[in-house]
Amino acid sequence: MPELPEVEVVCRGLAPHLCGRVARCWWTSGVALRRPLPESEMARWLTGRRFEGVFRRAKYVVMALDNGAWLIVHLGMSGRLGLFAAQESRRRHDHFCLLLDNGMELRFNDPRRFGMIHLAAPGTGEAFFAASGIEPFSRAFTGAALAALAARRGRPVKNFLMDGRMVAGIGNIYANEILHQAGISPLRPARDLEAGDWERVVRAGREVLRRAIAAGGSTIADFVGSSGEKGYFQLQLRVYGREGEPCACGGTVNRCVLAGRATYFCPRCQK
DNA sequence: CATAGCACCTGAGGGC
DNA sequence: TGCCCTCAGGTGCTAT
Repeated sequence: MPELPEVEVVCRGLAPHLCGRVARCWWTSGVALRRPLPESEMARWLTGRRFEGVFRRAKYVVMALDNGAWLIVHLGMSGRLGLFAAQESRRRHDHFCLLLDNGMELRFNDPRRFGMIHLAAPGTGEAFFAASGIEPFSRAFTGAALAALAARRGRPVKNFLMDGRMVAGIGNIYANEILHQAGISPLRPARDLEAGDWERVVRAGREVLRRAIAAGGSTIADFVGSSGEKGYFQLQLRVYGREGEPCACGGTVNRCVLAGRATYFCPRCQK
């Protein structure tokens, strides 16, 4: 479910309420997520520590503690992270609830259980992201950098953009939207794009992601921010989910499958 | 090494 | 109403 904009929205919603709070005890459903809950690391580095910052890295929510440890959460396809009054009853699919010093609980809810929770010991948080790709809002996200990464890769440019080891945070919705905005066919082999194409990918990438964040993310089925609020960027999607509908250029949105994922594009304005 | 395929889960929605 | 099928915003493992 959540790509870069949705995770960013969750982080921004969480930050003002979580920063300054102290972590007390936690509860877990006992049901396995993608990976087992790092209980011993949490007992050692989380209990009694104060949250100092919340930020996004790739598609992860990172919550930094005052001892330098990071509580790192991936929302998978269906994960939600939010703050609730501790006395409010827990809901179906709540898997991790962390009591805070103000009577609130940080709760992770995830029906499909593709999400995961990691606890990086002090000083090891950066290493956790060592293999992560270029952040779209970093200065390293340039046409030249993308061209260099794509040099020997013949797979479709859409698959390239969605590979987290190449570029961080771009998933299926935004890969489709970015390539449409850039006027580039998702089917083109990554290595065949020219310098100008990559420049357009960079510009379109930042633009689309920035607008999606501003709109609160995309709520196609069930995404909600940290306070349960929906996003509205789905109303601005130009191709995703619009098979057969007219493109602004006068063409028609086509659908195909790439790497097992639904791919939408306009053959008229995406070359 | 690069990449395609599949597995991991639940829930929603459509067709019958 | 219910059954069965397909599909969904991600990622990581396995096999070519």
